[in-house]
This record gives sequence, C-alpha cells and structure tokens, in this order.
Amino acid sequence: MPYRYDYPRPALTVDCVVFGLDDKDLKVLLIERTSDPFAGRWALPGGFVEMDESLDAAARRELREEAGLEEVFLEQLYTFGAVDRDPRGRVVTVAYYALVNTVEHPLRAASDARAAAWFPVLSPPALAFDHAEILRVAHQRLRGKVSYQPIGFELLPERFTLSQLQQLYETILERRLDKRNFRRKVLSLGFLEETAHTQRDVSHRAARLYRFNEAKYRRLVEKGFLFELI
Amino acid sequence: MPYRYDYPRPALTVDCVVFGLDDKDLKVLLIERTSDPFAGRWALPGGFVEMDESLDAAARRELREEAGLEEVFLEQLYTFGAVDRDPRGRVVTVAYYALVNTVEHPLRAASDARAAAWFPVLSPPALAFDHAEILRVAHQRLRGKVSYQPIGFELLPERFTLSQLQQLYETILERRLDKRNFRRKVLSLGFLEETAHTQRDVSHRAARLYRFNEAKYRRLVEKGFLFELI
DNA sequence: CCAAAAGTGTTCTCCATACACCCATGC
DNA sequence: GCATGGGTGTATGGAGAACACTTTTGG
Repeated sequence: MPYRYDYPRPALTVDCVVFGLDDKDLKVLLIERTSDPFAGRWALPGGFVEMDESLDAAARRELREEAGLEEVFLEQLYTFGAVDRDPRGRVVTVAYYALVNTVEHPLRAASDARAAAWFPVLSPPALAFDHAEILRVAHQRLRGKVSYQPIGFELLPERFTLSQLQQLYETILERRLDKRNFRRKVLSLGFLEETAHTQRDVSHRAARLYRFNEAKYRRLVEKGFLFELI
Repeated sequence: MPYRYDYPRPALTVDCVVFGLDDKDLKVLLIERTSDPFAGRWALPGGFVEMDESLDAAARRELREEAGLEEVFLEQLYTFGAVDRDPRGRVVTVAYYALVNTVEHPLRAASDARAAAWFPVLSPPALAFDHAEILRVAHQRLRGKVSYQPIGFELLPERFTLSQLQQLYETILERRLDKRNFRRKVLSLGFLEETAHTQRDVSHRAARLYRFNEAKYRRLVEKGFLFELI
C-alpha cells in the first residue's frame, strides 16, 4: 500500500454507549449538546482521538471527562464510517459500549457543566448524528452477548441477590424467566459464591447476597468450559 | 465535543482478512509487500480510506484492486488503534474479514503486479505490522460465528455435498463430527435444498448436491427461529 | 396476622450423542 | 471384485421447561 501522509484524512472520534440499570429499567447515558450542529439535542458521550492515545484510552478518557466514570466494563462495539454521518465533514467514529452499576458509579457532572442524564434505552429522546443507530447496535450486542458471557454482573453492585440478577436478565432479554429454573441454572455454572450477608431494610424475608467470582470463572473458561445462560 | 478540523489526525486504513477453503485447509489471502517498512514480508490486503467512500466501500475496493475479488461476503471485524502499530506514525485500521469460495472466485494478480497467495491459517508466514494479531482475532471470530450463523456456505461453491459442508465445519472448528448426526441436524434446520444434480467424476458413489436457500433462511429468522449448528 | 418476596423438587419432553452396516460407482 | 466414500436408524442420557407451595420477615 502506498503511504500518503499528505493526503486528506477523515477525523476520528470515539463514542460510548453507557448502559446502566435503574430499578428495573435499562438506561443509557446521554449528554446534552450545547453547540451546533444538533445544539440542544442529546448525544452519546464521545470525542476526538488524540495522536498519542489508543482507541480504548480515548474512550476511557471521554467517560472520565464527560461523566466522571472510571474503571467500568468497556468493549469496542463497531466502527461507523458513512460518508455523510456528520454534517460538518468526514468523521469516522469507533463506538464502544460500557456497563456500569449506577449505585457504585454515580454520575459526576461534566467538567464543562454540560448536562448528563440517564434515559430509557427503549424510548430515548431524539439523538444527534447517527447515534440512534449506534445505540440500536449496542443494545442488540448487549442482548446477544449477555447469554453467553458473564457481563451482566457489571450492571449490578458487587453483592446482589439472585432475584436482582434474574430481573436484570428479564430486562435485557425482554422476557420473563422461571425463578426455579433460573436459580438452578445460574448456580450450577459454578462461578457465583454465596456471601455471609443478606439484604437489609426490606419488609419481607431478606435474600442471600451473592458475588461473581471472576477467578473461578476464568478457571472454568481455561478448562474449556463454555457457559450458556438462558 | 469541540470540533477541531485543524488538529492532527491519525491516518485511517482498512485491512481485510480473506478466508478461503482449499481442499481441506483453511487459507488466508496475503499480499507481499514491496517497500519498507516490512519490505518482502507478507501482509493483509488493505489500504487508505478515501474521503468520499464508506469503510465498507474502502474494504471492497481494496479486495478488488489487490486480488480481483468482487461480491464476496464481507463483515467488519474490529478496529485496531494501538499508538505504535505502524512504525511510520499513527495509523488506525478498521479490519474486515471476508469469506470466498476459491472455485468461483479465483485470484487475479494485483494491478501493480505484487504477489498475492493463499497461506494456511494455522501456520502463516511472518506478517507485517500487527497483522498476525488481526488474523488471530479474525480466525477466532470465524470459529465463534460459524456455529450460529450460516456463513460457512460462503466458503463453498453454490452447490455442495453434505460431506463437503461437514469437512468445512470440521476444519473451522478443528474437531471431528459424527456424519449421521451432522446430516440430520443440518437438514432439519430447513434452509438447505436438494438440487437435481450429483457429483461428477468421482470414483465412488456420487453424492447429492445441495444449495443454501437464503430466502428460506431469512423467513425462518423472521419467525424468530434461532439456529445453532453443532 | 397479613403482605411480600425468598426459597425449594419433580416430572416430562426433546435433543445431542454414540454407534455400524449396506449401497452405488469407477477402475 | 475391490476400494472409496455415500447414505441411513435407534437407543440412551441429560438438560430445559413447566409447574405450586411453604418460609421468613417487617409492619
């Protein structure tokens, strides 16, 4: 391939679809745009890739700068490069999706005071650019991936009840699951561990709290164990 | 996000991992580099994204220009953006993978007479840049995807025997499959159709030829049918 | 004592797996 | 007639799905 430092280059950005769980709804984090194009509309957090940072680093930096989020689950989603996706010129964006548990990672206002807020994934406001399409692809990926990789735990606090976990799957997969079958299945996988704790301050029998044991999971994967949950 | 047309931008390329089936081996298409860096080494076909073409279009153009391949199965794989992946400067590449059946899509020499050739995926030569890593990720994606999406057919001629199909799966998954179970399963899925033809010029009983019926497959998918093969 | 969610077993059906022999064809 | 792959059926075990009641706790 010829090498052409003098040729025009597309601009390169990253955009992040941040999923969070709020009560029983799956939410996405959006930032309000303050300037044109699409001033006043909501958009995915994101921005330009610097010359000396990797794509992953750029995505993490944007999450930190725009929402105060650090050390969250983050994975590359897809790269969107339609010629006309930005009215100002050629901009290619590498989209990521992130999973955060909203309890242990509360939002911090963006440094430049732009609004950041959670919106229902199933009924988001009108979005800037092609961000509705990016959100759609991210949601589809999450639904597809949650059944065969233990990423759902990223949306929950460190300790959670089996009912919380079941509700999470019911929300993401958009269907009801059988309580007994769900518990038997998820416990049989062997990477959840009971903690000594139970729920507090609930006006009914307190449920046992469980924890995802990443080390156990890794060991199972290394042994060739492929799990499928639901 | 601020908009900065005057800031330095990474260069943007596409690279294609082209898989083909040759006898019973899975092969990858490589191009010999003629200039530095990595002159003389083999590399994935690829090149710069033009300002007025989408990423998919750039990948298809490179396949056409560098190998004479048209109308093949092509899907985006992952975007590689490590800061030091190209010794000449910052270059981000959007990797694609393609599946071609080498019978109906013979290679054509690249327009600029650079060598193009097929190499075993399991024992490729030393590759330029981070292309070994890209190949690894593509191979992993192919292995993972072939069991739950009917993409394997792209590697076969339009009409194929069930034994050819089984060999393909055995090659990609790197394990032996039971003939009776494989045939029962794949036929039960309902998107293969018998043709009136059989094999020719074989010194044993001629096998029936089948064809993948994409329309049938689409109808099944729309009905919510999720297939899993093996 | 009442409301609310936690927790728990069994049955049935279906699908994946394991397995071996006869058939058609070319040479 | 022999070598080569083509083509076929059955039995078994395990996992997913359906299904309802008792227990614990707070108010």
